[in-house]
Amino acid sequence: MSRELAKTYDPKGIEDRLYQKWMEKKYFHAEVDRTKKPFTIVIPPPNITGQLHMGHALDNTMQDIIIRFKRMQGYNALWQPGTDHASIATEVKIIEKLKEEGIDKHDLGREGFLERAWDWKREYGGRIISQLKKLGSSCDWDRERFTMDEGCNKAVTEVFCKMHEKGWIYKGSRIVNWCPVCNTSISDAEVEYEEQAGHFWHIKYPLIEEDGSVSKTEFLEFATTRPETMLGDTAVAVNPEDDRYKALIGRKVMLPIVNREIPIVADSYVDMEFGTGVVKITPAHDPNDFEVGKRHNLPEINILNDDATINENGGKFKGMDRYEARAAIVEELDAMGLLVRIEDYSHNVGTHDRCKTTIEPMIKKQWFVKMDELIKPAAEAVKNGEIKLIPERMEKTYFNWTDNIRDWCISRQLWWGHRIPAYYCDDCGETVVAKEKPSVCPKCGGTHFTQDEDTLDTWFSSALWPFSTLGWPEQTEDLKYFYPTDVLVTGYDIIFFWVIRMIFSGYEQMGEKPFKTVLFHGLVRDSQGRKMSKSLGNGIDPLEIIDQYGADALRLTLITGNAPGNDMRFYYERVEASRNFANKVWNASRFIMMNMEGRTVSACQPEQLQPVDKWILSKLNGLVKEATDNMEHFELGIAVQKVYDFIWDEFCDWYIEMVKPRLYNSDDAESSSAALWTLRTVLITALKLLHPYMPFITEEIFCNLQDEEESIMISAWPLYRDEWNFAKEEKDIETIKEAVRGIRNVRTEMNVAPGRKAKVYVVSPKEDVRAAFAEGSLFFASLAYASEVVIQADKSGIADDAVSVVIADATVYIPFAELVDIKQEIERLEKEKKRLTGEIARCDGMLSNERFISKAPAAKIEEEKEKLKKYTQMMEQVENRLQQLQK
RNA sequence: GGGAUCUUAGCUCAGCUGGGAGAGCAUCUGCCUUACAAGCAGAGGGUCAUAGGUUCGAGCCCUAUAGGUCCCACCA
Repeated sequence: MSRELAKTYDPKGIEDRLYQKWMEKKYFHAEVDRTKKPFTIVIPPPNITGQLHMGHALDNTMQDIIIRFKRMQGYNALWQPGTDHASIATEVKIIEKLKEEGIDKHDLGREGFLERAWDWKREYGGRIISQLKKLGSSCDWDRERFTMDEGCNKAVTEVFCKMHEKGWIYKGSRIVNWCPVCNTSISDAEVEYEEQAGHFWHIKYPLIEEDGSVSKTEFLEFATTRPETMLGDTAVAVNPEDDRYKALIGRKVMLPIVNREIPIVADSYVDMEFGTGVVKITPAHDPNDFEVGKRHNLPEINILNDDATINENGGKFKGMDRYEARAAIVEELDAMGLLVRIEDYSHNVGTHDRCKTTIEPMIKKQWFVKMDELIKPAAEAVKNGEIKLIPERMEKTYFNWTDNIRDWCISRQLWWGHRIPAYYCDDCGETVVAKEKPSVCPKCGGTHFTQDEDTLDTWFSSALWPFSTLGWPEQTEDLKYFYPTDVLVTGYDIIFFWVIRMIFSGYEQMGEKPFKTVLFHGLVRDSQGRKMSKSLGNGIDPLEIIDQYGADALRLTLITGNAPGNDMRFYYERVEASRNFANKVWNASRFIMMNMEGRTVSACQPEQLQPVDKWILSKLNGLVKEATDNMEHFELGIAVQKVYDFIWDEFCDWYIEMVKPRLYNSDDAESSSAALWTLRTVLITALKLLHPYMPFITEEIFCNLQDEEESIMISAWPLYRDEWNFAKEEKDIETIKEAVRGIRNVRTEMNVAPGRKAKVYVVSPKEDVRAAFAEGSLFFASLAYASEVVIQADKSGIADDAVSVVIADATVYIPFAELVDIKQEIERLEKEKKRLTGEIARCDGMLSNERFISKAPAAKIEEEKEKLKKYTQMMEQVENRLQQLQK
């Protein structure tokens, strides 16, 4: 074991070596063990197309912290990893790649395409996994799964068949969102609305006279943002209450260009206040119109091909792109005198979240999941607290979704994904949903079947992830033991896509929640608060940060100063601060190891400890409690902040400094060995608390510091210990610290060179205070730049013009004869007097308020009384000094 | 249109059930003190968005207003 440690911490080399060790030792691996309590997290499976970005880094750091914490607490901790096939994202990528080779996906055919897709998966699918390892993720890699592996496929088929049998999966003709570029339907959740500048075309259709002729004078005027859809108009609607048009209801208008007579129908959907109060109805290309059409039995005329060109129903516009047709139709209407005017209009346009293409509502035969019953237990679970969302406000978003849920369109016209297990009889067209291709048609006895061409929405399989990864539909031991999982960590942006769907799937398939708690985090933004995105080029690569500063620094940066569910900004300065902290820990450890060199650190009995040792142990004890409590409540940012503050402020800036004189002075072997034992004990405990956050550096130090245990990550989480609770020593040392701070303050104010030592008198009428200073005089002297410390009960023998520092239980005098400027000293004391006057007034005010006395809790009153006593005492001292100086 | 959330030091943010305003960075001053200059010691800097209310007591709870961000719905 080398004690020759570098002056600055360099994570390079160390991280990979330690991760290798953890893997070899199989620390991440979890097996069913009935003697231990399980704690399970399933990873939100990253897309196989993905590269690690800051969002992943945050998400996985949080999970790793929790799982490491629980592992150290003695739970049988399983972090179940895996990847998602990401049907559409992957398919788009592969198509792009094929395009570069000059290949169209249809040239390859379905089989050929899928072969290429699997090749692609084999080549790139593991990339993100190796990146997660760089971060330090302690996933059980032996259990790595994939949403399209054999087991997950089985789970998907099982669920589909079961739900179909139950009638909760059905095929129907409905308006769906169609992406003409990806050539597939997409779910409502995948539609992103985008504000676009467009136009409002005001158009009029001529009325049909009673005699059947087309009126030259009477028209119905309305406005539309999509004039080309008129080719599919099958009615014009007005509100039944609208006096302007009541008389016209039931009559017809002539649809120009197409020359189709269409009825004027009355429907309350029409808003009388908006525009002219007239709406053209295109049931085949608008979701609202579709509903109106259903209510009035209107024909549905589809005018578009799948690529959004006009089809044969568009007459002479056939073959034109939708936007070409729009221009041509507007021109023609204008020529006919039916275009009233064009208005600029900004409106929201639905686009496909993947490719940003404007989606086109179309009527398609698609598969749907019926949601009304399925959603009930999912909504109930959050309502009654069976599943807890953190932060709580996410429940509102959650209920917003559950309350307004619509049937889920699950079929996609893609190849990469789970093919729908529906088979059509070649002879009679009968649909058979089954796990395997049927051999005989139940209806006609035919023996030839064709499987449905479509695949399932990628979220269909990820909805099953918490149990499919544990073996479902088999009733495995893993499933019985590790399910339900404990906590799900994810971004609030996929509450609907994923979280809700896992919850209702868990209840429906397992009869049990998939997890107890959902811990949400926000987005990692750039330093200007913008989303990191490829198009902006403002993304910061976590791997570069790891390379430059180390994984520990990155992890700490992502966790500190952030509350659950809140977005955060990423600053290099913050990474530097984290790196600096790592270095601080490194150097404190280096200091301790240097002092341990050549000595054996033997266990210490309480009576061998000095008050400072007890003080730091007691502080440490409090930290253990606070850090643990906060982690139990998933307040990771608060917990690590407390550990950080303890290590840097209390341990490094105070304790180590306090203990130095004892270490350097080897005369008192017992004292220095107690100090060394305390240093080592506190450090090891603090490292354990820090380990979940900064796994690498803590492991490296831990292994250098001791020989008994082979890894910090499987060591026991620190517990609060009653025998380390030293209230008196805590108070005494705080008093000494206060004195030190006061002295330093005065010296800086007076510009006393640090090298200049001075005699320091501590005057206190209280015997226990004098005793505390006496016991701590060695370190007090060094921290207070004292050449000599004199402790006495009164100020006899102290020069009148000595500088004085008044603290709660004592006054410190420093006779700086030639340095003191009496005027300045009086000013300083006057300032202190003013401060104390304010404090006393505040306490006094509270305590003389009768309503405060009668209503405030007794403890609070007592606290204020104590303060008043303390400040009054200090005031007395300050006034004494002032009197003395002003003589 | 509905909802959420934010407004705290120059910047970025913490502040858990209401009980004397915090951190990091930045700024200023002094220190290469034998773990660490990626450091040490000190300092300055805030009517906690505004206006009311509840309370003995409000950054925190309630109401309204202003501004920012986000989600959902989407009127053709």
